[in-house]
Amino acid sequence: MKRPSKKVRQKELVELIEEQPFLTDEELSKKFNVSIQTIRLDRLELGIPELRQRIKNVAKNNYKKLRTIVGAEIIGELVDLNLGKNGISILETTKDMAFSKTNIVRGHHIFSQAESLAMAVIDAEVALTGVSNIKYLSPVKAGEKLVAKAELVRVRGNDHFVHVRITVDQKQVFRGKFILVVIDGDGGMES
Amino acid sequence: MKRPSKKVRQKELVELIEEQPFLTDEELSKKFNVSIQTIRLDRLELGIPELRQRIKNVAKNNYKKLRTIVGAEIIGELVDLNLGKNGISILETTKDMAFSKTNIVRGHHIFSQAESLAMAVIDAEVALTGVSNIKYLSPVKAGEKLVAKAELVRVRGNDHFVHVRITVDQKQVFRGKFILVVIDGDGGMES
DNA sequence: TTGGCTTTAGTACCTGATACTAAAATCTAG
DNA sequence: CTAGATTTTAGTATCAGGTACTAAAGCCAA
Repeated sequence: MKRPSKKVRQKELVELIEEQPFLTDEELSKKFNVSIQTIRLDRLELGIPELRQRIKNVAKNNYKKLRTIVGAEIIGELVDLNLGKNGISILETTKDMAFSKTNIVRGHHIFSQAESLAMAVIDAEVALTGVSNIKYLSPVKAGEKLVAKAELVRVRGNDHFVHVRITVDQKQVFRGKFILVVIDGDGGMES
Repeated sequence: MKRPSKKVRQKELVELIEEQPFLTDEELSKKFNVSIQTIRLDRLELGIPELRQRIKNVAKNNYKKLRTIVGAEIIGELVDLNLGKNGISILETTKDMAFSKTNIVRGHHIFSQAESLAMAVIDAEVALTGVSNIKYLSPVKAGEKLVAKAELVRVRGNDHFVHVRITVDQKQVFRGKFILVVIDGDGGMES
């Protein structure tokens, strides 16, 4: 194997570690057919942390990401909220959320932002979506910032009617009408 | 600090590491006010791996989980598919997906299963949800197994009408009507 | 050939462990 | 109270996967 230049090797090193962060210096040195010291020097120059640190980063980032994706009270970031009236949330879309071919964000991410915001607006401990009528008006590309605005328009008993509009750069991409049902622990009215 | 019995300590050790998997033996020994060796013996008895292994586990598990949650083609497991006709997927719900107070699964997880299955049924490279009309008929508790059945009922140009029903133990908990729009790369009809 | 960049080599040291031996401390039953 | 068992502490050797540092080659080009 002929060895390519330092620049080429370092570029490939960055990419390789990006893809497979669990490789030791020793394994890397074999892949590039250079000594361990060379790999260490490269990492030093490129600011790539050691294996254990990389593993720790993967662990912590994904841990955090998982919390905010599956466990979060609300999908996106809540930037304004008037309980019982309206609310605004912002979601930064990423490549992960999109079809790799077209880079178009999967619909359920948009829905999730809308529904969770709608729930946040309701002035009650726990709400549950009963019905929703939604329309995606225009595809969203990964990287675009979704701004969701929710408004409580009507309350009938335990049913709460919430409208949500999502825009990207002022352009509307989604609208949804949700009927949220508040679950009464007591089984009756309060106050 | 008075030291409790071995059994109590070991029980608490298991719980602590479950909650905070990033603690070294040394930190653990301080928390329990025993020597490092005691912690090591405890870990050995309890089959708890060392810190680095634990970190690696967290990294790998969450990495995998993230892929299957945010990056997955389909939410849940596809168990049957007749392209252009119908399909079935199964989603095992977990506590993560639910409100901690009530243990009721957040609606968007159910929606995501339905929508992604609906898309899978369409016989096209990329589909995009245009409209959907959905209803949650009954709350789903964490741990319940959701069985989704999707059926393509009509095609009109690029619009595909898909109905999805989700059941738990034969009982219907969700129904949704989706209009999926197939994106034409060519901009025209094919064949 | 000389200077400069790149690569290799080697040593000392670090952390967070394992594996093992031995002794001290504590508890418990007779 | 005391012997025996259990539990805990202590210490040493070893390991992986590094850091930090020094020194020496190897190579390329003017």
